[in-house]
Formats: sequence, C-alpha cells, structure tokens
Amino acid sequence: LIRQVASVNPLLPAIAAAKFDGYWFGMDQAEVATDLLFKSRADLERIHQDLVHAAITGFGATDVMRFLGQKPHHLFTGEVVIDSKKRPEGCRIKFRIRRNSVKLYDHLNVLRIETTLNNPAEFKILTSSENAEGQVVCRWSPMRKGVSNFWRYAEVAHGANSRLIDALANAPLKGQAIEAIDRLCRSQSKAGRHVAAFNPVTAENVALFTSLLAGEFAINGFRNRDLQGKLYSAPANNPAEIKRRTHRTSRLIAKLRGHGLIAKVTNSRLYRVTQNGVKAMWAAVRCRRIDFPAAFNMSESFAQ
DNA sequence: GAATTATGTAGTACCCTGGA
DNA sequence: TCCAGGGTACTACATAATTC
Repeated sequence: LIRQVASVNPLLPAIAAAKFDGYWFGMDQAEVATDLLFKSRADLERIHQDLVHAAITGFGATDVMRFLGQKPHHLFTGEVVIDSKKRPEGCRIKFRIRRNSVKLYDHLNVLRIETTLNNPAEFKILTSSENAEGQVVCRWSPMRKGVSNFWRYAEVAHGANSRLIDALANAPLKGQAIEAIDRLCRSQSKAGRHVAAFNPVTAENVALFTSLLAGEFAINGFRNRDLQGKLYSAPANNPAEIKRRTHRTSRLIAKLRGHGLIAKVTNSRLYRVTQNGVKAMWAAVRCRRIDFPAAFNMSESFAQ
C-alpha cells in the first residue's frame, strides 16, 4: 500500500520531511459477498419467490441480530430494519442493524448474500497488549477500521452470510406447502392415541408457529416453560395458574409432537422443531401473513 | 345427538441438584 | 459416583364445550 501511495502522491517526501508519520490505512466500508450460482436463471426463479417470502415473513428482529452476530438484549436501543426493494434486475432484501447490514439479492443466475460493515466497533476482535508487568494480555476489544483487521472483517462477514444462508435453507418451497397444511388440518393418530387437528391459520396458531420457528429455539431447543414465556405476556400470579399453564402447554407440546412438528430430545425435556415442522409451520405462517395479514396478538388470547 | 376438542384433576415418571 | 428428595412435565381419565 505504501508503494501504491508513493506512485500517486508526489508530495510524500515533503510530508515525511515535515515529520508527519505518513499514511494510516483504514476501511470506511467493507463488503463481503457469498454467491450461490445456479445452473440457469430459470432454476433460481423456481425458488426465488419462496426465499423472498420466507425472508420477509419469517424473520424478526432477533433473527436479524443473530445473523449479524449480536445477542438480543433488553437494553438494546438501536434500530433493526428489514426492507425489500424490487429492481429491474431482481429483488433485494436488506437486514440492517444501525449501520451494518446483510442483504440478499439476485442477478442473472446468481443469488448473492452480502454483508456490509460500516461500523466495525459493534464487533469484537482479539487484541494483545503488555500490562505494567510486561506480560502480554489478550482481550476482546471493539474492532477498529485499520486494514490490519482485514481478516476479522472477513471472518465476521462470512459468519453473517453463512447464518442467513442456513436460515434460508429451511424455507419451505411452495410445492410442499399445500400438502403440509392439509396434514395439519386433519386429526392424527400416534401410538394409538388421538391427536386433535390444528387450524393452521388462526392468529394463535400462527403466533405459536412463529415463536417455534424463531431463531432462539434453533440452537438449544425449548422446554415447557420456554414455550410458556412465548404464550403468555405476564407471569402467573398464583400456584393454580402456574399449574394450569404448565398443563395446557404440556398438552400443546403433545399435540405438536402428535403432528410431527416437533420432536423430543432423548434423555431430556427439550424439544426441537423437525424438518416437517419447519415446512408445515412456515406454510401456515406465510398463508396467514400474506393472504390474510390481519393483526394478531396471541398473548392476549392465551392470557384469558 | 354424536364426534371432536378443550380443560381440570390426580397420579406417576423422571430430571435436576445437593450432599455424602 | 451414587442416592435421595423436590420439582417439573407427562399421561390417563372424566367432564364440559363446541361443531356438524
């Protein structure tokens, strides 16, 4: 970089003679893209609308924070934005936290996932320094704009791209949606026991499905009490109510298991959403939010 | 009125934790 | 590592409510 500067700036010797330290190289903005190449534009278009719908309807603020490596925190005061734009060359969806973003757009037969970092200080980098005793101490510090942090920019951005791609990989495709919803609407029989049918487009069920599909349950799964936290806006205020909620949630879990939407983790009371569950619940969420996008609030109905 | 679904109660299995 | 106790979650059954 110094050699490049010398070739374009004839005043460099004068700057050095004036006792200035020379150049400090920094990155004002960094963009790291991951391209998914399809055999043809037609191949990409076959699933593109499904991916766009999944990105718009299925992801929330906590998902965006997860993509960009941020832990959701109740003291977080920044703005989280999801927006989409249609352009002649394709559709662009952007997930943004303050000045950093990850976006998804298509061009010809390429689906590109691109992370843009304008404010590296929101990420950490491992730095080392000497303390008063002369010992080298390592610690995680806010990342700065110097070019020496190039590797960490790439690491952070590749991580964001990968998390968005992984999340989109679970997006159900339209062809499978009708069959999945049909199955939800029918009562099931599992191990000789009757399991009631779901109405997959009620506000309560869609809110339940949205909670289950949220990123926070994806890693560690969820328990009865975790689900209660999603179903009820306020904590129970007496033992009878606590028991009633536990039982009601337990029955709900049994119903979800009966339909194969979730599965129990062996030797624990944890549950995870199954692949079939992702397909069926995504289909229901999309149907409700796009075709019947009425406002809903499950907390109120469950709190009664 | 039958079938289906939701809810309450009681009993039980089993997970978690602390102590030995 | 094992064990006991407490707490949590699950299941079975009965009954009420809802739907067709």
